[in-house]
Amino acid sequence: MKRERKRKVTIRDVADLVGVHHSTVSRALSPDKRDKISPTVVKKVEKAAKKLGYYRNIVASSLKQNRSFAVGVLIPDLMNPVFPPIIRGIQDTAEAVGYTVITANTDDEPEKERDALRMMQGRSIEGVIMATARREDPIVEECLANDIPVVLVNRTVDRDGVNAVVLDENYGIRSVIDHLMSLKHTRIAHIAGPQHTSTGFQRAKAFSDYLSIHNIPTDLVEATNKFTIEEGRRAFRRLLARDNSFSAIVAGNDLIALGCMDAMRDMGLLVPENISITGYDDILFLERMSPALTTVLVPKYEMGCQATKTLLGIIDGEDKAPVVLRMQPRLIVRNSTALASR
Amino acid sequence: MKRERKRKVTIRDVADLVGVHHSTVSRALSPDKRDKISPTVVKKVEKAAKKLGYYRNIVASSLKQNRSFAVGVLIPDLMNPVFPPIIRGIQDTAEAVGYTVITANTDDEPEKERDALRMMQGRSIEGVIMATARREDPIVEECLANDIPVVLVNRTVDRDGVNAVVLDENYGIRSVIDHLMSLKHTRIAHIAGPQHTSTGFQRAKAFSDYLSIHNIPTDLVEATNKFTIEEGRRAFRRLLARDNSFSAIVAGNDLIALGCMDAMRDMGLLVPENISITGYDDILFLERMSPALTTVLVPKYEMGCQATKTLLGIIDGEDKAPVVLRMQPRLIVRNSTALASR
DNA sequence: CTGAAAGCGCTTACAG
DNA sequence: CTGAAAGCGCTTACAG
Repeated sequence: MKRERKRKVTIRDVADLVGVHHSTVSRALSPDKRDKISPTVVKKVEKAAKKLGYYRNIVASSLKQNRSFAVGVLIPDLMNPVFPPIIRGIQDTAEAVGYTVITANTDDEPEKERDALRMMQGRSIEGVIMATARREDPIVEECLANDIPVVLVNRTVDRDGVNAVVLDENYGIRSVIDHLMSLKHTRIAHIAGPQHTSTGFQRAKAFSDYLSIHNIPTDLVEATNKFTIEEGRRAFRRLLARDNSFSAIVAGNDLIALGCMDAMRDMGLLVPENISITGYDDILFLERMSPALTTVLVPKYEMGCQATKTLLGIIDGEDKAPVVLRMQPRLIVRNSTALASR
Repeated sequence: MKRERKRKVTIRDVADLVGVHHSTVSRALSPDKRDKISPTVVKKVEKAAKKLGYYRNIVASSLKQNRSFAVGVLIPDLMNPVFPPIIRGIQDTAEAVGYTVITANTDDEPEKERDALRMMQGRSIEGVIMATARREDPIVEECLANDIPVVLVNRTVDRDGVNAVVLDENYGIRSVIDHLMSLKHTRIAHIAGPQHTSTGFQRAKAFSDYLSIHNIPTDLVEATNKFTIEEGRRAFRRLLARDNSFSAIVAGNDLIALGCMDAMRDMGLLVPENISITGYDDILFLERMSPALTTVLVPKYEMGCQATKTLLGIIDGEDKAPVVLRMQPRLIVRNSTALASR
């Protein structure tokens, strides 16, 4: 037995009360059609609508207009602290112009990603913001093929022609390395993020490139499969099993750095006394940890805002060439980095 | 100039391809109507649907069925680390049965809350989960009056008759006080959360009640306006200006505790050497902070799951009496608490 | 400025 | 088991 829902008040109820045709009500209540209706009627309609507690049925409106005023957001996992600020930026920007956002967690599983996209398509979302892109991503291709406006955030794809709001990874990695070199580190290792993501890959590339410029060997790179604490811990172990001559580690992101630090603690290694380490992202609470992690601040909230602005621009038909916005990161020095001891 | 969207494939396209009426396609594609259609036709329809890349237009389907397979979630702020796990619990549970969740941040402003609810009603959500309840909450009343299924999570209202998934606050506070008393603390202060929230109020009440039982004075209570670090910091200052005889603080939640610790650090007070302190919630990364905060674990993810199950139950018409589920918290001792020194 | 009509893509009694 | 029709609540060309 289904619950009996109260019948909702419709445009017709309002029309009856005022004594006009319901199409007139529709127009009177639409901001950009209102001016075709006499002010008197508009006023009466508004009064009646308020009196009856009318609010537009967006579902019906969407069906007719073939637009939904909704956008979708694909992220790996809300519980990963990088994402809440990004999403909040997206929500604030979208809601300000009357759009609703629907988020889905994909756990970085292509299958879930595809399902989520289907669901969103079924809800007629007008566009998608993806924080889940792989460097070669069939889901992104699918959006493109189906003409669904898409903008990538944080991560991007290898191929051109896709809107994205990303970071200047070269700048981020260079500022980290400059910092470590200023502390006299010469054997620097990199625990990279997954190489199928642009962030994992580009940071690793920037790392090698920049060390090469300074004639520092770049053999100390170990990649993870995921941007997680656990993966960071494991990768550190692999690295150490291979070589123990390094005095500093550049981690692919903060979680990986935390994992490395856990492994070091277990092995009795001190940060920064024995080894300096840096993170990337600047997730919350880093400044309260011991030691507080030196990292690269990624403007997460702002990236969410920018991605949304870009998406809404596309939806509104500004079809200029695909935009890639490259945001500026900023080094934040805390106390997980210190003068090289060896 | 609006973008031209690709025409989507509809039930009619599928019907034409198979050579049946579109109502047959509708039935063949509906899990609980499928059995009224001959297996052969079902098979053909499925094949055609797959071939054309058909997916059901949930918007149209919702309009006709007057249900949307969507639920709304109201939270104060996604960036507050308590909420992501709750939401993830909600999303996982809802998505498992084909429901979509729409979240909105209210920043604890009644106006935003009301707007968000309107928006959700416009989208015909079938129910709402609210993490924003005040003890007397007009928005909750509005849902009830409008017959919108609602379940509260974490916080609840004073009046009876509302579904809620909350915590056994008495148990939580008592386990904290027992712990402090076992460490010989006798002058214990409480920095309470906002008293217009059930969590702020009930924890404060449990605090006073339990101390009274043990004949410990309960004069050291200071309430905040918000569950934030900044408010915690300020309240600690007020407390200290009034009295400095306490050796332990029970904070209304983790953020407030962190604020207190910030204030103490600024004043050169050591935790736990000078003052022991406890939090509440067990937000992420507490174990990595210095000192690691002793706290009460609130099963956030599970509360999200339970709230959703309850809501879906109501939606499906199990209209038994309103349920209030009281989850069990668990004390987690870390090193912000130690033997009383004075 | 306003009305009447058609239709968005589905679902579902009602027939047969 | 299947079809034909009506209708969910809107919006919008088309008339006037």
